[in-house]
Amino acid sequence: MTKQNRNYHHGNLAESLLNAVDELATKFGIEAVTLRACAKIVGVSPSSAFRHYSDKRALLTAFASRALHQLSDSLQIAKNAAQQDNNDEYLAVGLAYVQFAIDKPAFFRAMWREETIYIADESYIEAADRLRGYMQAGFAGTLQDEDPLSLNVAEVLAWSSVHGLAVLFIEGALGGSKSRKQKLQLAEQMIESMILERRNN
Amino acid sequence: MTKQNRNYHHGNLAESLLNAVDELATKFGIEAVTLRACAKIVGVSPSSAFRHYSDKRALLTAFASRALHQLSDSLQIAKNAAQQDNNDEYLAVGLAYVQFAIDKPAFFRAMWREETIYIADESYIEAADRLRGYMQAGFAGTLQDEDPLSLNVAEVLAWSSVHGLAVLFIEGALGGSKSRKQKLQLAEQMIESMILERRNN
DNA sequence: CAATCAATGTGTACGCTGTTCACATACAAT
DNA sequence: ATTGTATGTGAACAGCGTACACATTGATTG
Repeated sequence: MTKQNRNYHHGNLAESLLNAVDELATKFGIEAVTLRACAKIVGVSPSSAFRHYSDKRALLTAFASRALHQLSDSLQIAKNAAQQDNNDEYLAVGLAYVQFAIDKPAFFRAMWREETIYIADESYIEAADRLRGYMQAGFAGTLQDEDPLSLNVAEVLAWSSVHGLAVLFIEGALGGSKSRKQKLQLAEQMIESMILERRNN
Repeated sequence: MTKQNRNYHHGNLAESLLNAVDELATKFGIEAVTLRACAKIVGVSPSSAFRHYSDKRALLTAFASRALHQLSDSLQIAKNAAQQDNNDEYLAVGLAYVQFAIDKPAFFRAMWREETIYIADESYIEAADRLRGYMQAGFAGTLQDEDPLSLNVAEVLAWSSVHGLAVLFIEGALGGSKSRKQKLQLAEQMIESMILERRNN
């Protein structure tokens, strides 16, 4: 946005590169993201990226953190809406999770790739912890946890099932012939069958 | 194995290349698999790979199919053992699923990657269908399906949760501090909580 | 205001990658 | 023996991530 055309010294390269990753990932998928292509989009030489990221991997890590926060934001919004409308929070959060994966598969893939990012990176861990929080916050009020960020069995089942469904959808293992709407309906049914269990037990 | 040292004409290049992928993926992860490195392992020129696979992507697709069959084999074995010992079949199959992912993460990652393989490939589809079959076969006897290969809600929940847990484990999102044993225990608890639900409803 | 310094971007170069294509070799069929 | 087809080779290409010496700038200091 605030583009400073002073030839040298871009002024906001670090974030602009992330935007470039965003653009390429959205258009062509995460695998197609290239340092040189990002630099070209930003209008800067390829080597300049190394002033802000030690590695391509570091750039992808930063992008993963950003994507994690975007997902967390979506979950937060869904949760708030559910509270206002007096709907089940976990259904809302779980659905938002699957929806994010379906609508932004490249982003979703970018978040979890032990082999291509630095999972020990501080801000990545922070972003992942925030998401973890939301995935159990959906259960807030029904389950109390001794240690926040340590998930109990019901929470593990909740997160795993929603995450697994998202992955199976976007990698084509499940629902290949289904429309977006049908996929979300299936997700809803699956989540509701879990909520039912929670109420019955 | 049956190595024919006639300099030219390797005799079994297609499969030998798959073995090379296997070796590299096991040692260094799927992302480190390189056509040239595979060729070097097999002792053949890089370009010869193209006589058997149109693409690197085609090679990875073949490898993914192979990995799917390996997983299916593991599930089959676990299921048979459970039948003999009169244990719950789904627990056994689900546990074997997670165990495979933990023990062979690179293989597990290789199976499901829409962006790097040809998911429309015939033998890949066949291998994926076989796996799909096993993931619902665990429920055989408790649930009857009209259309084989079309999963009902309970089956979707079953597969999704097990798959999701496997992914969250190997990508470091869950159980980062847990040992292999502890992870499998958590998997067992999660699966059992589902089985409980199935019995109660 | 001038001089200095750290931060940031450039250009060139390196080895590695996937892929192509003319060519070489071997096996199978005639 | 000859021919044809399948299979492996070698050289070449563009594109990749990355390193490094260098250029340019904005901020800091005297």
